[in-house]
Amino acid sequence: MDTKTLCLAVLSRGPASGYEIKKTLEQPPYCLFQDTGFGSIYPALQRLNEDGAVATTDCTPTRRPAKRIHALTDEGRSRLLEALSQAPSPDRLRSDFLFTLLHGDLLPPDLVLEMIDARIAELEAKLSQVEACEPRADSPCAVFLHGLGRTHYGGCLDYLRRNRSKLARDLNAASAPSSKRAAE
Amino acid sequence: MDTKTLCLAVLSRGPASGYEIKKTLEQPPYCLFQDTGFGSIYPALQRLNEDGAVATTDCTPTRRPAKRIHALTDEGRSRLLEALSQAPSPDRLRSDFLFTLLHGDLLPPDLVLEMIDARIAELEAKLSQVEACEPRADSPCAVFLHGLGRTHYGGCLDYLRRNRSKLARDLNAASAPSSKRAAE
DNA sequence: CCGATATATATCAGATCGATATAATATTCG
DNA sequence: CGAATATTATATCGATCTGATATATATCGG
Repeated sequence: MDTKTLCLAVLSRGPASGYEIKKTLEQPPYCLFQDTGFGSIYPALQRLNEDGAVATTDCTPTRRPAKRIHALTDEGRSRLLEALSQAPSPDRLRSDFLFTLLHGDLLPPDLVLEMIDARIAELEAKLSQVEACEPRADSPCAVFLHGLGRTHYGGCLDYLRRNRSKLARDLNAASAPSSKRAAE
Repeated sequence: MDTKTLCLAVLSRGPASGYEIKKTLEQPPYCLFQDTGFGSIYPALQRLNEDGAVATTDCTPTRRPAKRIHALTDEGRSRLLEALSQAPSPDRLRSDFLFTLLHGDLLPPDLVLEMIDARIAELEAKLSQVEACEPRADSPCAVFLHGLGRTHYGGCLDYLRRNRSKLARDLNAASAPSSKRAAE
C-alpha cells in the first residue's frame, strides 16, 4: 500500500490533519505492519486533494499553528475500496536484527546475546501494547487480527526465551574450543 | 541495513557478481527478512568499489555477457563487522495483507476469506522453503535462526487454519443480519 | 516566566523501488 | 536443425520513500 491509500484508510474513520494521521499510524494496530513519515504523508495529502479524493479545509483563523483538516470524499472512498480489493502484494520485511543474527558467527558471542536480550525486551513491549489495545467486538476482522498479532509476538517471544541458553552454550563452545580439544 | 552492507555480507561468503548477489538474496535465509532490486545493488557495488571496500574484476574477455566479479577487501570486511556490531534498528514491516484485513469490514466477506486462503498457501510455501534449507550444523546462529523461522511461520499458519472458520461465521453473521433480526 | 514537550506543516538530499532496455548464451522441444 | 523461450548479466530512470531538519505556536510543570 502506498502512502496515499494509508491516508485514505485513516480518513475513513473521520476527518483528520496530517499530523493526526501520523499519530494514528504510530499506534496499534497500524504501527504493527506499516511505517510512514511526514515526508510521505504531506505530499500524499496534497496529491489526494488535487485528485479530489479528499476535501481539505484550512483552519488557520481559529487555530494558531495553521491546521489543515482533510475529509474523505465519495471519490476517495471508492478509491480506498478499490485499493483494498486488489490482491495484496507480498509482505516486505526489513529486519536488521535477523540479518545480524544470521552473521552472528562473525561477532563476539556476548554481543549476540545482548542483542537477543534487547529483542526479548522489545517483543515484550510490543506484545503488551497489542494486548492493551482491545479490538472492537463488533468487527470480526479486527478481532481476528488481534489474535494473529498475539500469536505472532507470543510465539517469537517464547522461542527466544526457550532457546537463548542453548545458543549461549553453543556459541561459547564454538568460540573457546580449547576445552573441547583438551577433552578429545 | 542499507544495500551496501547487504552486499558486503553476501560477499563475505566469497566473490560474486551483482547478479549472483541478487540471486543469493532472493533465496532463504536472506529472502526471509530483506528485499532489494538491481537498481539498488549495482550503484551500491560501484560505491563500494570506489571506497575500496570491494575489488572489482572485469571478466569481459572470457565471459561473453560481460561479468564483473566483486571480492571483499580487508577494508570491506572491517566495514561489515562495524555495521553488524551496531545496535540493530527496529524491524520494518509493510504488509498489505494485514492492512487489508484490518479494513476487512469494508469488503465483501468472500473476498476476505479468499485472501486468507491465499495467505495460507503462501505461508505453506514459505515454511517448506525454510524447512528445505537446513542450516550448517557448525553455525549456532544459523541453527537458532532456522528454528525461529519455523516457529514464526508455523505459528501464523496454525492460527490462520484454526480461526478461519470462526471468522467466516462472524463475517456472514455481520453481513447478513436478517436472520439475527428475525431471531430477536 | 522559563524551559521542555506537544502540536502542526513543510522541505530536501539521498536511498530505494519497480519497470524497462539491452544483449549474449543456454535450454527446450517439435 | 532451428525457433522459441529462459537464463545470465549489467545498467538506467522516474517515482516514491526515508530520515533529518527548519519553523512556529501552544501548553504544562517547576
